[in-house]
Amino acid sequence: MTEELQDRERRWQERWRADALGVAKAQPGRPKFSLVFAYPGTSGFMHVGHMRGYTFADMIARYHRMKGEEVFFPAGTHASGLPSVVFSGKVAKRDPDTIETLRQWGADDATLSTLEDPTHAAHFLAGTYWTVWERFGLLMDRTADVATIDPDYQQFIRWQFLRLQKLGHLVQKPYFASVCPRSGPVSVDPSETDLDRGGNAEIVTYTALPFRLPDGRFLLCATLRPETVYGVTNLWVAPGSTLREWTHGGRTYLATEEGAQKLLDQVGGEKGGTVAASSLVQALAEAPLTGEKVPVLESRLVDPQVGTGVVMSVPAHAPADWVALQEAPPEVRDPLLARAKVLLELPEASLAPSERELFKGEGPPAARAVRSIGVRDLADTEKLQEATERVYRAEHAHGVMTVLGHEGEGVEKARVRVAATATERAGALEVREFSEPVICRCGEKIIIKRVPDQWFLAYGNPEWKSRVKAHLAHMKIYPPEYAAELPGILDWFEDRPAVRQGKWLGTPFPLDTRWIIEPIADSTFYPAYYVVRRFVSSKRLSVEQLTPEFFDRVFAGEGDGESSVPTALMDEVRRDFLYFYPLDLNLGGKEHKRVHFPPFVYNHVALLPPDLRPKGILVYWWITGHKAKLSKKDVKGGAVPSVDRALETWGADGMRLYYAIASTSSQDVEWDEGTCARAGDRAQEVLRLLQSLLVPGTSWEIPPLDLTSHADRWFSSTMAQAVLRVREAYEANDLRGAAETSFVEVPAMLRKYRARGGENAVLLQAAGSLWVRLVSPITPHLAEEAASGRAPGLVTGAPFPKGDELQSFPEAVAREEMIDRLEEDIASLLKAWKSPVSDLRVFVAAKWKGVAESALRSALKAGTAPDLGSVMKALRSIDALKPHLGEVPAWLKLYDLREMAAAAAASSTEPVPLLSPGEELSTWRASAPYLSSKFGLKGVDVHPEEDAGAADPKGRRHRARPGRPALFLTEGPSS
RNA sequence: GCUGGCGUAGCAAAGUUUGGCCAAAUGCGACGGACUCAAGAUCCGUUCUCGUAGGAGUUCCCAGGUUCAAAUCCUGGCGCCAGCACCA
Repeated sequence: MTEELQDRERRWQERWRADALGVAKAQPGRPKFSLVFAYPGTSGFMHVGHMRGYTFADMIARYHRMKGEEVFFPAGTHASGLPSVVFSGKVAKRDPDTIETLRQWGADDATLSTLEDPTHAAHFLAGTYWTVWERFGLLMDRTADVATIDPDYQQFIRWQFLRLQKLGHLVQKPYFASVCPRSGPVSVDPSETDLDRGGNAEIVTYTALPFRLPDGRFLLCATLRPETVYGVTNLWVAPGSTLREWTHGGRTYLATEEGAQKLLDQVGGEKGGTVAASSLVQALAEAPLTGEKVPVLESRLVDPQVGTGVVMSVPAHAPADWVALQEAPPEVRDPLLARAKVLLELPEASLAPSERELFKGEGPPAARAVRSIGVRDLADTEKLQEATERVYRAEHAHGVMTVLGHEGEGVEKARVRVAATATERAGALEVREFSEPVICRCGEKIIIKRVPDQWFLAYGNPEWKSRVKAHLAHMKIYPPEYAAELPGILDWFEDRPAVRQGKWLGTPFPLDTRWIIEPIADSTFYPAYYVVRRFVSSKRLSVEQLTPEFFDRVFAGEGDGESSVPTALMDEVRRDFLYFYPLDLNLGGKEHKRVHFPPFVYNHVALLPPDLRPKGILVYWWITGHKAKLSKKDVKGGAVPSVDRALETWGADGMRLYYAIASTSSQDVEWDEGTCARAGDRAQEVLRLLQSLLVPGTSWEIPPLDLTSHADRWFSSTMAQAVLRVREAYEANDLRGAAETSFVEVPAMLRKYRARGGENAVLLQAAGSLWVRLVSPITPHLAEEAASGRAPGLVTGAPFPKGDELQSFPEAVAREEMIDRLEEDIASLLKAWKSPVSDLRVFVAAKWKGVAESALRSALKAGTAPDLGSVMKALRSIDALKPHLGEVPAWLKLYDLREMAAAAAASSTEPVPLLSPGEELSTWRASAPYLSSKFGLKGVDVHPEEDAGAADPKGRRHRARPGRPALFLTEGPSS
């Protein structure tokens, strides 16, 4: 698209800013609407996918603004945590991609060097976000803009945590954190901002079982299946490996070097001397719980890195142990195999067919699986892996224990019980490990470390949780599927670490400043802070004045407040807060369903009384690349356009319409340039149409119109309905519905009106006045452009139509439906008719049929079952029908009585009002020219059924029903 | 694995909560036509199959079931997507 389009959009954006339309003012007595979107983290540059949710928020805000509400729509940026640190690191390394994009944003060398500082980088990125938002036409209150690393925001967070502590929502307990030995705590997640690889790793918990050696030391075996301790035949160590002593709680244990290190990190204790694993071979170790003595053997099966590097062998249930034993010499193997105990049953009925196949044959489960999968030896790792996983899964899901003391118990339950018993009686320990290696960006291997005094937000606290659940019932949550899902999410919600130690941005924890508040925890109650921030940015409050006492007074209405702030000012801030709160809507992407939204509600519930708690949440889904989340690579690779190119090509309005119309907000939409281009074209078409409707002097007030023609009355009615539908859609945050009605249906109605010969200039102008306001929330620039110079003031500030501006004429709607039905009938006939058709004769139902149909309807309504006998009886009793009783049975066959009865019972609304035969006749006569031109007929003539003079060789006229005339086609060359 | 979501015509997407006016809206694409020097612009029409009378047949992932009636409710299966913990 052209430069002109961009200039035009920019011009309107400047105009809105100049008029401060986005800046909210507390106006007691006037309804308000406060909304936020989950502020973006300052991690990089925005792409077209991000903008979907933000424009949704803007569309909703604009609708409410036009409804006459005082809209508070602030935004900030989330700079806490590692993203900005990583970003500035890329700048420091002069990462080519990053530098290139920064150059496009106009960064010179001097700016680049300042961006090596994470704080500067965060603010710089925030600036680019605002630029993009404004270029997309978002109308927000920038006077409230704040970054989470700003000193005033940090004052606010300090207060929040002191308050949470006072309310008893913070607890201290041990925690196992993922830590890089060099860089400090890191987050292990697939986005891998901190990591080189291993982002998908999960933490698995092993039970470490101590086996007593004759010398009093313990060999520590790590296992994921502690319940199989009852079937241990031997222990495995890696050939040639070295074991390290580790002492803890007065005992000396042996594990590999890596294993001992894990124990040190996670449990404590001390490391001691080394022992060659080979020196233990053939030693007998005493198993915990059972007291059985089992030999230590070497096998290449063991990886010294995994677990404790010592493995217990359960050949009956572990395919790897079974295979490993086969490799041992017969004199070692056979006695051990003889001791391999089967510990559980797999009831045939509970197994899936594939599992039955797996366990076919004889012998212990592990042996069967090895056989049916065809594992050759320990080197056959792929198949061995498969066998292990499948046995593990099947036994976990279906296994029933047969071991003494656990008979009949499910494996899942037995596992937990055995582990607990072993811990209690035999001193078993827990060892945590990643399911795959996790490597830090700095190259170090990430470890799991016990933090003994971690602070948590007590989200698992049942009392707090139940208050949150109770509040959810008062919220409007979109889409409803998420509302249904939320209670389940809360059930699963546990205490969350609230602070961390690391080199990232954030607020020092007020109770212990060695800690920094964790990034999710510092972004839960922030919508409240936007209110205060406006006073800070206008310099009416200083950072030093934002003391806990100040916030207690402003947010909780408690205490005298901060002594350095004038009471009147504090009252003003408090008044603003009470005006703009509660928050009406919080929008966020689907990734927030389990991350941001639950803590958001938790914190509001903790800090505010019921009437100030949030009223709504809207979750939106993403724009995706090829079935995957959009990434920077997609933008780089050209699979998705950059923000600049998108705006150049389709304009802000084109993009906004695309976002709204491409799919429901609660569904991912795969990026498709074609769809986007069509949205842009459609926007242009709507602009053209609007410009043709709106003439100078158009008013927002629609004067009463004198509408007499059918087309006018129909168009007026249908336009009024469209307004109502759009309103309803916006009220339900159904942006797609609103877009569809206002951008697809309304133009279609307009086309139809014009095709019907509609040309009432006053009506068209009124329709334009309404329509331009309907489209304004979605495509605001276009709306302004269309109304510019033709209507008073900005559309953005104009009142949103209510739906009562245009008069509705039910009979005109009914008549139009009647015509549509006739068109369908004619089309259907013509379709089946192969030879040329010249004329159409229309027979309007005889007068008595109208009487009869009314009677029929009421007869069906009164009785439930369509009983032909009683219907006839009712009809017979009507005087007007007496002369036609002979024709009644044939007429009655035209109706599907059963269907009519069901329809009448189901709908409370009156059936379409019947027109009198005279009215019907005139309707058809008036439509005749339209119909003949539409279907290319030479002539269309209309007769009453009673008109004996009209030729009707096939006797079609009897088919006529009120509102649905009989048709007779004449063969002949068409015109 | 656990939790949640989804599966509708060539494609996208309504409809499913509250079974029946559902051969299934709407948009795109395709095809035909009109207008044009020409169109990627606009307008009209067709787009599951059959039909010389306004209708019939077969469809809404698959297989069963409930019902007078199922895209819609129930059971089972298959397939796809997301989240799974400190990452906003």
